[in-house]
Amino acid sequence: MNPIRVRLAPSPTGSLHIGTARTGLFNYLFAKKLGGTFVLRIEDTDLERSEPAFEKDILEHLTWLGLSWDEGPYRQSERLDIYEKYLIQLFEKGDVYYCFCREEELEIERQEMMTRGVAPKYSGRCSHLSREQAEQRAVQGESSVIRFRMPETRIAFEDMIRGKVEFDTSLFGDVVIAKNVRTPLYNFAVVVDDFEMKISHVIRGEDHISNTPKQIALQRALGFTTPEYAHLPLILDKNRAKLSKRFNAVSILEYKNSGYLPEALFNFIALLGWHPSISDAELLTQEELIEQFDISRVQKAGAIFDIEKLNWMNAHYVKEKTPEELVVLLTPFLPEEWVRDKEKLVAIISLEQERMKRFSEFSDLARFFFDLPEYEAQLLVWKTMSLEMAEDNLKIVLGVLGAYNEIWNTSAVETLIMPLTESRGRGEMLWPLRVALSGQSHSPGPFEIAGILGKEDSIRRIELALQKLAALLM
RNA sequence: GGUCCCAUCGUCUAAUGGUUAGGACAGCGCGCUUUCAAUGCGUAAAUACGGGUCCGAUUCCCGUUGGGACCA
Repeated sequence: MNPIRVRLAPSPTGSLHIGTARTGLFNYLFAKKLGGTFVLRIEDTDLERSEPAFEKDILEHLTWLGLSWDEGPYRQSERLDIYEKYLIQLFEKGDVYYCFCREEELEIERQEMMTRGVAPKYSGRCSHLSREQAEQRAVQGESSVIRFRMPETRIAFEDMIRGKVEFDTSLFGDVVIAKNVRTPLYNFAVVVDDFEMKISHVIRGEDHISNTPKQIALQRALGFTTPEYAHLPLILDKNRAKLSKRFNAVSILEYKNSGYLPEALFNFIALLGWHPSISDAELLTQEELIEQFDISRVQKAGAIFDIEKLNWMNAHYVKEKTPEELVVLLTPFLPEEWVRDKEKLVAIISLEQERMKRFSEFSDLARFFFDLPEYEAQLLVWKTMSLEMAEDNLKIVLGVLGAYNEIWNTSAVETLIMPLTESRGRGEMLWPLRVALSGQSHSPGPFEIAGILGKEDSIRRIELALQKLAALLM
């Protein structure tokens, strides 16, 4: 049996797309599960749109996600001799020819065929030109492309996910496979590369399914073997359309920048269109996913990308981190001055850890520790209690805390305050204190906040609250 | 317009001829609780439609409808 070799073949025309990442993920799981080799190939023959910066981005984010490749990256732009060699072969066999038809003429034909209700395809007008004649015109600089004589037949293949898929290739017409001998186009370059790289299984997005019969026809003309195919369902947006840049976050970079963890993205994307057979568990490590992966269980229908579920999953992985790990991960998201007092930051993180779904939310959650927000005095009042009572309770708290001179921490504050709640009521005591310390209607508990703020800052905030109340009571 | 693909709760999915159609996210309710969060418990929610085949269809076949992709 041939060794298992799969590949991911992104074009460096943008930051790593979530769909590309998922295709990569399934290739990766497939290879790891079966002991195969995962090849990375950069399809950069489109010089107009390809940029080295995007290639760098793609490599970087594949690595960030944990999708390590075993071979490559190969670059199509560095393999032009190889394509040329096979193209010449095709010329010699008479399977390709130069076409000099102009874009405008082709467009008119297309329109005409469509109004007739026929599948638009090339008429084959240039296919009868003699090779010598055509080559001469091409050499003289007349603009041309290279077309492949598509056999008129039916081509079927067995898709690992969908089963038998069949196309009538006579509907395709003679497709353009290269702009010239040094500029191969997608379908041709892929066929050559997959063969040269001994790819055994082509796992790619469903959007390529109609390219497959064209590629098989090309493989036959070149005497290549045909690999196994699996066409993955697409990732859809809320409107069930292919995820588009205009309305959605589509690059892994954007998810990274909003503070998603790679393990959460990995887990989430793996389950988008696939489900293990052995249990309903959904929180799975990379090792478990590899262990349980089975490509024949991949869903046929497209899957909507549900950010809410990703949020839940990310929150789970955030909770699993230690505060020390989170300091490192959060640092890029924080103002510089917050990072100075690491001990304080660790304490804040361990408090806010369970409240954040993404790292980008953390600074809003934690800001009040550094800057007390503006708030209305009325916020200090719990439910129906009176202003006076809120004032009284805060004065008592202030007295107790002010007189305390031992070691200041969360449990010390709790020990001091909790007894007071028995006679004066929990809500009545704790709500005003918590608001005084946080300046917010929602926050962690008052003891935890006071523990982190320290005595001096806590006292100052309580005094400020009392001033607000006094102003209101006057 | 042509070709191809697809169709289970709002969403991701399980169940490949026999289940009260299961789980998860989101929603809602309750508990814990000063608030938020976390957490526990509970609740609502689906086999697109119509024909077959079969003792029996979510499951197999055909059609309809709907969605999507590709070619331009």
